[in-house]
Amino acid sequence: MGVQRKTKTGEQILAAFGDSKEALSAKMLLSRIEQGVNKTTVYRMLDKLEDDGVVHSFSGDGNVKYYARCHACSDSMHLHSHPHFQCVSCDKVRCLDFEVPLTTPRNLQVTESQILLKGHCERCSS
Amino acid sequence: MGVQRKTKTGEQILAAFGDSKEALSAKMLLSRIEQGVNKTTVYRMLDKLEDDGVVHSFSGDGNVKYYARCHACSDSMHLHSHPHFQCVSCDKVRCLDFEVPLTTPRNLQVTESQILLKGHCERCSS
DNA sequence: TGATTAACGCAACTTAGTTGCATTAATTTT
DNA sequence: AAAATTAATGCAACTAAGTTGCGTTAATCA
Repeated sequence: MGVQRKTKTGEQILAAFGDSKEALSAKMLLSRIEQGVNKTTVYRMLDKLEDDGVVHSFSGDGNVKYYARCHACSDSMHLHSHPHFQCVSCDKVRCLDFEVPLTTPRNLQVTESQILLKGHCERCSS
Repeated sequence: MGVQRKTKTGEQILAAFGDSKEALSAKMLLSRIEQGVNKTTVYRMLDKLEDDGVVHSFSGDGNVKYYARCHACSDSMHLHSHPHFQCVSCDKVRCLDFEVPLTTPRNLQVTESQILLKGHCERCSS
């Protein structure tokens, strides 16, 4: 089940994302939230927000889960989905705002896709 | 540095992969290897094999790292790379043998890409 | 205002992966 | 073939991400 009550934690998490395309790990979120919120609470809230389709998640480098606000995610169809970019230098992760057309094999029922690009972002490219 | 000596562990790991496109986690590998090999040894050998370009790795569901034999991976250019498929029902993971043409933004220096598709495999599709 | 229960905090736990160090064994040297 | 070198190993202890159980707090509803 998703979020059912308006709480401080929920507001603070959404505030941390703002309306940027940046993706954040639970750890990053915890450090950005001013008032001490327990990590369990953050994890649980993120689960609920994901259930509600407010955020989406994917696995980044080092097997860490990243979350980002959904902007144009259609809940039903995640196949034609946007890629994510992780800078191997500054470690920032963000959503890229174009879609990758994926042709999937007929014998497979694909319901979800994750595309992660790694490299150097504009700032970290020498 | 990569593998420098011919050892039992190395042989057993490569034997576990065979020449299939299946991807295996360290845990799966450990359970497939007959003679007890320490998990540390397996992790270290996988690192070396990856250094050598013999296997490649990616992050699967549940933030678990999966490894698969490289067949047609060109070491220099991983941009046009093959997707991986993970069945959410039987949890098997494998390499798909087609390439996804990725157009990457000019302002980013992309050096690596990971594409993970999730869904039901041919066996698990009802 | 009181009752209900979603959301929370805490502590303890699980699991993937890593590190340090002493030991073993593959390879090279003599 | 024996000795020397050092890559590879095993073990124990550790780190870090994420989870679970349970008692408490606080948002919402009657």
